Amino acid sequence: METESFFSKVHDVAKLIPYGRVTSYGAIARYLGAAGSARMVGWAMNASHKDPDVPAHRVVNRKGLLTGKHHFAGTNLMQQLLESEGIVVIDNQIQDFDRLFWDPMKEL
DNA sequence: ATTCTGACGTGGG
DNA sequence: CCCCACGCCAGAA
Repeated sequence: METESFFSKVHDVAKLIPYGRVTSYGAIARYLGAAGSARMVGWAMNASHKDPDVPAHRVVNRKGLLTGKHHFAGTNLMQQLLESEGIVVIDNQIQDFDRLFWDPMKEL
């Protein structure tokens, strides 16, 4: 709904990310029709702190790199959360990223 | 109103 | 695969 801000839309899609899966900012941006504005997605995730239901740790950049781990409370909190879901993360890089990748446009 | 920043993506080399 | 430069647009100061 257009009544909700861009943030709410991003949060909504993020909440739809299945357990043990990850997606990229660009994928969400494209799903929202904001292709190319992937930055806005990342910025929106920043506001996701107000919404604990938003699994921001499941959203990484297109390389599968935990670029936003620095924004989490701990230094490696993001990695721990992902590993907790069965995702293997080495040096901020998600292993088998292409296999774990979840595309909202494709899946929804 | 203007300016800057930002958890990115893409294209070219 | 890596590196560099540009675009993108919403929000905060």
